[in-house]
Amino acid sequence: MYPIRREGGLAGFKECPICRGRIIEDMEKGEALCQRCGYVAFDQVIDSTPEWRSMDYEERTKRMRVGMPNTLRLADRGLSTEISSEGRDSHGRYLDLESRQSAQRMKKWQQRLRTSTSRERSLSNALSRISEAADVLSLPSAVLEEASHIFRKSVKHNISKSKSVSGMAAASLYLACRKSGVNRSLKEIAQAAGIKNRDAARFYRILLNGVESPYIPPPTVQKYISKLINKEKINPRVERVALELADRTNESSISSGKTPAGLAAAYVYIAAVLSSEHIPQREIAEYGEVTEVTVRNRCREILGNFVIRVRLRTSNG
DNA sequence: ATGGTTTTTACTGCGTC
DNA sequence: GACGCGGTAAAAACCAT
Repeated sequence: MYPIRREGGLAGFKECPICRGRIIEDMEKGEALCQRCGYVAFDQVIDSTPEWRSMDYEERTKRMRVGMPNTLRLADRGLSTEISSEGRDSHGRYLDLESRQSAQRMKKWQQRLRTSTSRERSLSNALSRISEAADVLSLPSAVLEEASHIFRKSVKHNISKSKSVSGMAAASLYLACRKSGVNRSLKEIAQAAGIKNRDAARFYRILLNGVESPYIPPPTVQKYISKLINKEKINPRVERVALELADRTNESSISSGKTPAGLAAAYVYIAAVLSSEHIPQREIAEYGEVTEVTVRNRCREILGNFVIRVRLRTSNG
């Protein structure tokens, strides 16, 4: 995966070159990533220089490295040699029976040695749980790396001691999402990790208390709108209108204490009506994971907040 | 634990296709 | 009649104290 050169700005990408999934633009972070596989199309706003043009020493050594990139996801950071179970040698030729059995034995022992101490074993267990949950939610790999990093830190600071592994794994993943601005609810992550909502919240608190944590602002309504739009094939025009509505509304007067999800659902609903797309409240509520009642209530408040002028265009102007 | 706020559940009535 | 929409009351969930 190489960064793609910018051609026509953000509008240039619609479809993921890897999995043909939908590319979501994230203006705030200045990048665009694939909804399905997390493929980052580019992050040109932050650094417009393509990687392979940066010829300083560090970059050069980075590109000259051999083997897999160093990753925090694996307990040994992916630095060790893997013995494959394909039964072929380095030239792709099939091995004879004896060599194959020997390779199998080596692989087995490698596995045992790698996770020899209980500490390492539990670490690798936790990291694989994080990985599994991230997989279910199809989170970008950057988030997975961040979550692994957070979990390692929690182990280092002794706050994961005698705590549920899946609980701390879920908490790490959630914190990673918050930090990277990926809008996933604690509920979703708890579900993916197979633990109770309540427990996930508890472990997240424990994690926050233990690890140094700058204030992480909650996701904006705009993020919820994008999330909702991306759940189903909705005309992008509707998203634009919804975002504009959100921007133009005096939000502080109606949003305090309300779930952003409900507000976002209402914006999308109104936007759809204004764009004559007419998505039923029932569907909007479903995508936004709120109730129709909540959508209605938010709609009432938004519409009461300001006047929407609609100019009907006629054939004679 | 408690009290205030918000969301959900469940139900009803209205208009339209 | 099925569907979408709007509303209400009460239960449940949530949150700060």
